[in-house]
Amino acid sequence: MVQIRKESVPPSPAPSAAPTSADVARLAGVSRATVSYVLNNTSAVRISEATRRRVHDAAEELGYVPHAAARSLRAGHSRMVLMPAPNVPMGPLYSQFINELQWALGRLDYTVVQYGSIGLRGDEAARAWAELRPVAVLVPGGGLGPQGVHVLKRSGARAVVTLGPERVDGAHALLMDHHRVGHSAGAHLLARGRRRVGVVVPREPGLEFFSRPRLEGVRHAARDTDATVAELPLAYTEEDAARLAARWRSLGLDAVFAYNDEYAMLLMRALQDEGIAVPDDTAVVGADDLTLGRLLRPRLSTVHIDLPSGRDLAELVDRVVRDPAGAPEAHEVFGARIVHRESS
Amino acid sequence: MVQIRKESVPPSPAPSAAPTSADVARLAGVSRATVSYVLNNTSAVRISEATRRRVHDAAEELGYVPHAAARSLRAGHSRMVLMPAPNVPMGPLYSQFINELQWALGRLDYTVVQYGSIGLRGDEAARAWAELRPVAVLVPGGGLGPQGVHVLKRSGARAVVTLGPERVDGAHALLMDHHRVGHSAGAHLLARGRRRVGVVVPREPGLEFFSRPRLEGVRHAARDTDATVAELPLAYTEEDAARLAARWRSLGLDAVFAYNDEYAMLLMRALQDEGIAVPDDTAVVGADDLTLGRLLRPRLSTVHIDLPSGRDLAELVDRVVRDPAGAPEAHEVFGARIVHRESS
DNA sequence: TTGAAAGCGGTACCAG
DNA sequence: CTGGTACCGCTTTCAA
Repeated sequence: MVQIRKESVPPSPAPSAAPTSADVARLAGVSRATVSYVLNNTSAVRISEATRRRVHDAAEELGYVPHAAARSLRAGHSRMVLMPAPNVPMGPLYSQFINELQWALGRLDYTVVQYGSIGLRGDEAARAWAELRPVAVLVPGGGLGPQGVHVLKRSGARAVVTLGPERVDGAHALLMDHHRVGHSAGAHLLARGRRRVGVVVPREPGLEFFSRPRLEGVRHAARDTDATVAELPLAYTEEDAARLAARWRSLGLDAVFAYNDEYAMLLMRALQDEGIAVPDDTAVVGADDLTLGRLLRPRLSTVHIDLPSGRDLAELVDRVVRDPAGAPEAHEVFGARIVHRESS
Repeated sequence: MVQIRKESVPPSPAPSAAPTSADVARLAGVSRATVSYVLNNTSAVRISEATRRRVHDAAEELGYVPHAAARSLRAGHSRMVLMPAPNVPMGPLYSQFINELQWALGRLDYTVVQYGSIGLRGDEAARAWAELRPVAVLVPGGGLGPQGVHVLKRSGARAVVTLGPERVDGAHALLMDHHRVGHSAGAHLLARGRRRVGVVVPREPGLEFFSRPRLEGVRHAARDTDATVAELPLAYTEEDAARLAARWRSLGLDAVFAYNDEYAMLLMRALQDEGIAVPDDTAVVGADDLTLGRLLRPRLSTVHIDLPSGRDLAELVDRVVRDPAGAPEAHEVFGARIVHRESS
């Protein structure tokens, strides 16, 4: 069968669609291959300086932008690192961490993409992520199961790293030990003689993966002592805090671990407005060591979490991508320690 | 030329690469076309129930996940809405807005992707985004020029929407009138009899697009009055705030607009520690109307910004995507109004 | 030094 | 109702 191929009879240039490398080739009077060589600085092939210029000029003139999908389809891989976008407002601590990480991965020539998967949960989300064929997936918080990890690996992800409270089969896990966060706070309060400890649990959905283990950590610290631990649901609104403060005396608590610094601030203010002295009547401890904790009076005691630096995490990702079998399922645990100020 | 085509002699299945639709077809004993029809529920074609099941089962068994790049390459378009990921920690106000927007766009069947472009600026970034061939691009903050808009449109973006202080040629602009934010604060302070107004300008890079117009807004409010306006660079650290507070009396200011509520809190605390009374000696006004402002004593006066709701913005994007010529360069301006509490 | 062509994984037209 | 196949834009041998 004789067939007229596009290479032999190029069609006339499309009116105003996105210019392709073929358009550049036509304008420069060379072949598509040459265009590719020039624009990618392919070292395995030598192109005359004159041709290079013609190609560059043509690309410039047309405003040529390569098509990432076509490129990675052909290449069989991409340099995309995918992270699910958090579906719950994360504090400044986390935001800054993400920025650092993006910067560090950018330096290693990866492209970081935060994918908004809202409404999908667990393995549904994993399938959606897999469609993009990322070279690595970085999942903060819980919610990804071994199934999901499998789907991602099968679809070409060379590194799947979770950053959360629990390890997941098949993934590299960076354990943020929220249990330990709670434990540090609990142990601190007990050591200072408190015996009836409240633990704030945010009512906002999506935070359970952090708040549950924090609560359990406090419970664990109180085990085998005469101390008691009470769970205190609290929404992040002034009204709910005021409601809780209003019945505070009836609760008979002498200390509270407030989930994090923001909830701690909210609750501490409500307690003070209710005439409850901090720390004399009730000790308050937060977590995350935000700047705002130092701005309160009394200054807020908090649990400082040693997050991995963005650079370190970027290097881990890179290492795993380059040699996925290298250190399978290595997991590091990041520390948490109490920072004692004035509120406890 | 006689040629053995892949269709006639399928190779044996790859060992453990990602399964393709061809693999599914082989296992189900049908053609790739049929697989495509079944998995996409193509209505223009009727497939027997038996075949459907075979295809679905095969896909399930292999853990088949379609390849987004291949699909959109063929289709010539995608449903990806791209937003640059902020390279500076944004407050909870913005985070929540993003979440709402993602949710709303998700409901309209778009895929939202936050692209981490750090180190690239202006039109460089636009080129990087264009490589992904998004159907729409949503750019908060300034930094995108008409050049960039052109590149994006040329590469197939049907909607380019900016959300920032100034309008950009060729893009739909949602103007957040930071000038007006500053103006509200300034007018309020002057109305309350203040005459020497300081304006905090964050030292942190990346915030100029917001802080500049806010400063100008205050200046504008003071024009044609006997009031003076002083620019106060401030880093978001306790130390820098303390330094500024230490020389406060020498500045002779009786009011300050602190850029936003977080900087306001930082500065107010430093002033109080220095023995400067708020609002008696110095009035303080923030912006963004964060919850934390109500938790301070005195309660923080602030400028409330009326952000568009995520649903509204999603609908705008959708409308423009469906009819790019519909309402070219429409731009809405979102309001800002003072919320007077106790600090001013 | 440059060009022709194969093919990455899907989709959709056209035949049968 | 199902199969064959051209093609989206790009990279990369292989030949000339």
